[in-house]
Amino acid sequence: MLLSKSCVYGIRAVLYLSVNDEREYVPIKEISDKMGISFHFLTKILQVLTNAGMIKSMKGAKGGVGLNQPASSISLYDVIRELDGETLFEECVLGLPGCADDNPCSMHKIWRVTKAELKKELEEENFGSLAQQITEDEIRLYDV
Amino acid sequence: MLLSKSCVYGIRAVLYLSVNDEREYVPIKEISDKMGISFHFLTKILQVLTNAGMIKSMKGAKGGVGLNQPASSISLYDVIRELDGETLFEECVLGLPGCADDNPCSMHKIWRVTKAELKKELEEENFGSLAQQITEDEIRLYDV
DNA sequence: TTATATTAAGACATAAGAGTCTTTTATCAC
DNA sequence: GTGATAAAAGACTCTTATGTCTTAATATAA
Ligand code: FES
Ligand code: FES
Repeated sequence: MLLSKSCVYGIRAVLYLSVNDEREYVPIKEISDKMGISFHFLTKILQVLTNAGMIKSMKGAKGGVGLNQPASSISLYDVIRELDGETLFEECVLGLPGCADDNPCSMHKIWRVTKAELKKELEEENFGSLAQQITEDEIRLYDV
Repeated sequence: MLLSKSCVYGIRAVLYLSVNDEREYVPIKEISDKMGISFHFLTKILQVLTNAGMIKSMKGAKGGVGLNQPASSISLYDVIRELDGETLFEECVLGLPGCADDNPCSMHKIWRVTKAELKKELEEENFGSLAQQITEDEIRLYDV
């Protein structure tokens, strides 16, 4: 697996919030219902993003969660870093200590290029652009 | 994590066998000791590769495991496919059902290119070449 | 102020991955 | 044949990821 389930759910939830950016707060229950994700599990995941300042939350009626920054300023990499950390992009893929061009393992040559490209694209792709593509039906957000 | 621990250990063990290709059988204990991997765990992993025909094994004194094909004919992708399957390269990275260019998710555009390149390189990199680089001290096999 | 809606927090449960241990089976050396 | 060596097989444990449930805290609305 490239990404953990938590991370995937987190990305999809932030996508949902980006698409619904005109609403200040969206109940987590609404997101979990539409996505078919466990409500309590998603709640815990979104708490991490709330603590990171990426999204904001409010309790009570009319409460929920919402983006705390412009969707266009949040990258896919931002969410991945919060939920899965950066080990995918920093540690040796064969589990050897340290990963550097002058201390390579058998997969280093392949993975160093791939991961650098992947990281760059994840950093450049923002949720504003993705939300627009979802709204315009160019990409999907749900299982349909 | 890109690869499971089983997969990483499997790759490293096949690397060891490739470097020691002149020996018909190498005891698993020797590999696990040198690599600092649990002997019984590695045994189970190598059984998968044995059943797949990639390596051969023999019980008893002078027994062990050894490559069942020329090292140059085994690719990194071969080992990954046996131990981790192909879900990394086939399934939607956001967990949506199906993954196709005409049915993309928000990460499809980024990941489809990355994964295709990665897969190609993993298929092209063979253990003969890697063993030679290890022998020539260009890449490392152990934690040192 | 009371009822309702909603997140926060944390205990608890389940499943899968990772790792250990024991017993069985096969091969070699003597 | 007997004893030593080593893989095969499978039961078992430990850890982590995933998922569920309950209670508390807080905000709104009537
Ligand atoms: S040293 Fe292994 S991935 Fe860089
Ligand atoms: S549809 Fe999600 S990765 Fe292709």
